[in-house]
Amino acid sequence: MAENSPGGETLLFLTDEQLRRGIEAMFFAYRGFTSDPDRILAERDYGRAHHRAIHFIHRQPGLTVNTLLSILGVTKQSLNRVLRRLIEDGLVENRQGTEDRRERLLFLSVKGQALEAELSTAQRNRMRAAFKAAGPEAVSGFRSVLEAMMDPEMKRQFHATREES
Amino acid sequence: MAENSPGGETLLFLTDEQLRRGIEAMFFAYRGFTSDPDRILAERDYGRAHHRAIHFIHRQPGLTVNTLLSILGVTKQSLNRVLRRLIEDGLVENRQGTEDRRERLLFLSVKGQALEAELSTAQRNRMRAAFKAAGPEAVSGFRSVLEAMMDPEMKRQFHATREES
DNA sequence: TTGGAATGTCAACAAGGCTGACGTATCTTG
DNA sequence: CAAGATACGTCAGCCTTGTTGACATTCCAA
Repeated sequence: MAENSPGGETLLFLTDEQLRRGIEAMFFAYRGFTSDPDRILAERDYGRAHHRAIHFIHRQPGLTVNTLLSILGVTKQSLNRVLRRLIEDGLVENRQGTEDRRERLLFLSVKGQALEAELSTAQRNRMRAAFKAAGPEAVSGFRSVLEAMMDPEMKRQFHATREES
Repeated sequence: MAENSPGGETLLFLTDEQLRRGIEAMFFAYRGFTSDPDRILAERDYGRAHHRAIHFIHRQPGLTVNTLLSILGVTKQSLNRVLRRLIEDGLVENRQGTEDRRERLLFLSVKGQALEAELSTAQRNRMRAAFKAAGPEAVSGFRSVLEAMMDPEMKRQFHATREES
């Protein structure tokens, strides 16, 4: 069969139908991806917004509100509502910056770390199962495609993790 | 190097850090995945909910409200609000079922097809670019992992497309 | 000292989820 | 045929999480 089209050897994969399958795969997989944390969060009357905040505070303890804002891509009013609740509930701590004392540096409390661990364990378990089922080469491909799908700004966020803080 | 751990040759990839990277890749990539349609939808004051309905009506013309409900995983009240608007705006048509006249069969109008084409073209363009950048093997891996990440019920939906109707 | 940056907060609004309740048309079954 | 089940629509009310706009405070830096 014609493996190739004029122009490259990879074009066979790019029929509209193949692309539609990819689109739907993203849709259905994302549902699975969020379902375990969603259940845990619902028990405590939290939502995905709380999860996202907790996740990125865990990833980069001591980040500022502004940094978190730009990672999450929401308005400060929206984030503030979520953050206020997490602080009230004692999951997140709020220390004044030492260099710039206008900044509030965000940390997870022990209690916050416990919830983070519970959430990420559930999510990692699913990810681990998927990775195992698909195999190491698939995992590499999975990451390449996802990264290529990000906006440049998101790609920057994706790579700027430990080393930037 | 130790490619393998006792038990299998794929365990090297499954450190918590690798899994966390996978989780964040999903998060950031999904943002990219939805951003182009979101822009188009915003111009017309529609949201993602409208997009999802349009997408699946396009995929399976003549599906019933109940079928769409179970694909989307929302309540009928929630879907109805979205669907009512699409019907009012003349994007979706509503025909009484012939076998079972209680059922309402959903179709895209010409106008609806036009919006669907615009949305899916934008989304396919991004998907195509990501697929091209990552290469055919990566695409295959991408799909394997995503499929393994779905809930069984979602996997069923993912596979039941043309042949079931 | 003054402008701008970082943050918090109030108000108001919208989309899009949810539950519960109810009505109607239609099919199915005893 | 009567009764119950099913498919659908709709009203009402609630919640989360996003948005804009406005304004105050604190603090850094020129």
